[in-house]
Amino acid sequence: MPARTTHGRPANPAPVSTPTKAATINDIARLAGVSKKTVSRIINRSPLVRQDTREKVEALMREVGYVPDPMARALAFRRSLLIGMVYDNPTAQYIVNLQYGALDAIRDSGLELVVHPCDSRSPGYIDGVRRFVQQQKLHGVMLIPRVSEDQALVDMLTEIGCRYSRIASVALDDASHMVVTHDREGAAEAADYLLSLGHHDIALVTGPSSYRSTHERTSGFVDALAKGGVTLPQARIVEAGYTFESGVAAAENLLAGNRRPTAIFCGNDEMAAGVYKVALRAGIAIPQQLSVIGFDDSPLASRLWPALSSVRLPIRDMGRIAASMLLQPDAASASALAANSVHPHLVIRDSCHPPQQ
Amino acid sequence: MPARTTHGRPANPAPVSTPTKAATINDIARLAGVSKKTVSRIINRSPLVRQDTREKVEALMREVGYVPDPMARALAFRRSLLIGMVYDNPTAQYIVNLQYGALDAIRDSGLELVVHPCDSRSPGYIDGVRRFVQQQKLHGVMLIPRVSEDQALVDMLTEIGCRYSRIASVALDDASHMVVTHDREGAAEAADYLLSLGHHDIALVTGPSSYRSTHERTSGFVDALAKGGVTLPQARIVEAGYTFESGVAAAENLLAGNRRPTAIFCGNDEMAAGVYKVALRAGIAIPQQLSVIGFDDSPLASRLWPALSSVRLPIRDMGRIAASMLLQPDAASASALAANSVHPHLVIRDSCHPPQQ
DNA sequence: CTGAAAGCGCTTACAG
DNA sequence: CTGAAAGCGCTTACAG
Repeated sequence: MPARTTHGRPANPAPVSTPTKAATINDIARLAGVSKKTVSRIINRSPLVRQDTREKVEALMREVGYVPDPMARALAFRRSLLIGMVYDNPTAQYIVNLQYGALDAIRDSGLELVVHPCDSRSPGYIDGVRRFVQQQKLHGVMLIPRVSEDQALVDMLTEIGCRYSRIASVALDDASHMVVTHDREGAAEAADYLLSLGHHDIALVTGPSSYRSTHERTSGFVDALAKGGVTLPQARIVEAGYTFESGVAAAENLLAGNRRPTAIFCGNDEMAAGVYKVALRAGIAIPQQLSVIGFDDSPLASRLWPALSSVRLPIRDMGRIAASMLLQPDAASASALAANSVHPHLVIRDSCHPPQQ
Repeated sequence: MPARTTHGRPANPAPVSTPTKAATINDIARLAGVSKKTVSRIINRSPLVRQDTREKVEALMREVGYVPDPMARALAFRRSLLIGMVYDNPTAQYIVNLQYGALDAIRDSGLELVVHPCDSRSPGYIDGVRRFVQQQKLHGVMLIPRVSEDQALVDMLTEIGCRYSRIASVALDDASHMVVTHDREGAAEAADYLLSLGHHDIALVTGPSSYRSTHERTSGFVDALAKGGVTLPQARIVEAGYTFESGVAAAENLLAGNRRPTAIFCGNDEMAAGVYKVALRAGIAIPQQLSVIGFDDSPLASRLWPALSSVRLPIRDMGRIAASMLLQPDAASASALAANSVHPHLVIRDSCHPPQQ
């Protein structure tokens, strides 16, 4: 009970959580009868400590409730114990789930998560990230689509020696930096499902062509359809912006004429909600007269009526993996490619039906 | 150009962003010909510096691109430059908007935002927050509903001397700690709107009674209705859980019998989406046969069809204010009550109609 | 396997 | 208004 002795407090029994000054590495070293360097070695899990010394000191640290000061460590390490999450404005649920996943990974590691949203269309955004990383001397950064697809950003991080992990629909980098989500597999599954229901006249509402995920989802869908013997004409592919409003516009286009498709696959759920709006407003029954599939399996999907079938990505897992790659300096090498892959799958609800005869 | 001289680099012109070692307070002091304490005073905006000294040093800092090291400051201050956001799992959009607001407030302040979701139902959660605050020596914490309503949590923070700000529907604390959202005003506005459309047989789906916001929204609605001459019978008030599923259950209850209400006000949009599902499934037309109003004005509101009228809270502003209260040590006192208030308002869309004759 | 010295880049008393 | 000394709580070389 060093803290109490220090304070010279009398018999008066201390409450459980005395707001007494926290123990330092010096207290532990003195009490354990070792040098502070030895304590430091134990904190940092160095193998160069005798087993019994280690156990004795660890027991003491537990007893005293000692936790090393992150600021002091950061100053001495010349690097903070902070992980940055850098992202450009995808949907809220996506961001929050990634945050949960990242926190799963760093729990009890002594690291904390600092959020850094940014606007990748603004000219100074890469400099903004650079300042963030350098001033905070970040331990590492997680890059979320779409910034994860920006090679200029990654080049900057490499130049300043900042470790990073990237979440993207396809491998853009060394396996040691990537969490690959294989979006094309999910899109293919959606295509196969529509084919199995008997659809032939199918349409596709894509995200913006500047997103890598758009390309993956589109080609995954088109290729799977082709394999099933259905060719998608250009007029059935409409580029939109991953937003609700752009989904409305795309649907107005696709559902206007006499010969409308019997099924529409959308690059995300937001746009699918836009398709719902146009269809319901026009009195087109989902799923009887029109089948719809989304991508993301956001909360929105199950809240729409009828509930939207959608391709789900394990977002929290993606966040956990991306953060954990920043913890282990090198572990991510041999088995990396497999371990850092994640796979989408179609969640079937009530928005698809065989086409009417 | 001290960095270049230090490196003794020859004529070779340095690129704009030489990855040379960053300047320290010692470099600035030496180059400016003052003591490091004077530089420190300038960093910390002390008035005890002569104007011309200040200007000279500031110009130099700008020229060299000097930024004080947050870790070193934190260690010397015995307090980090981190603000924690503590919350218990409300909706993703709410969290993300609060994060944006908080970042608006701390931009260029040298502070960073660290997220800390927690589970207020788990027994050790207060200890978890305590460890987070103490280990990181946080500059302050923002408390979001529902944890902001937990007096035991606030007592712990007071005990360990951690500054905090609370976002809540009603003043639970000194004005210097509060961002008050006045939820009852928004609920009253919803009631007045329904009355103005001619509704008499109205129902209410509330959140869990353990939430303060539930009480505020409920009594705000009920009181405004009473003022308009409409008394809400107990059978027309159904307690649910702020979730989609609980909204479905509440709506099944309310819409089952012959004499169903002509309008339903829901404590949040999630539950309103549940009401939509039940009504649409049962062939009850919204808004012709049933008017619905939500609360939160989440993205979901405009994505439903017909678009849901909902009470909007300026969430990003709330985040900004809550964070800025942690910056100014004392400023929040006199004019505090007014400045730290925020007011909801009803966003009218397509989900309400006069009742059928 | 262990330790004494110096240092990370700031700020807090304490003097002037 | 300004400064020299000591210290925040750790880690990195460097020795043994």
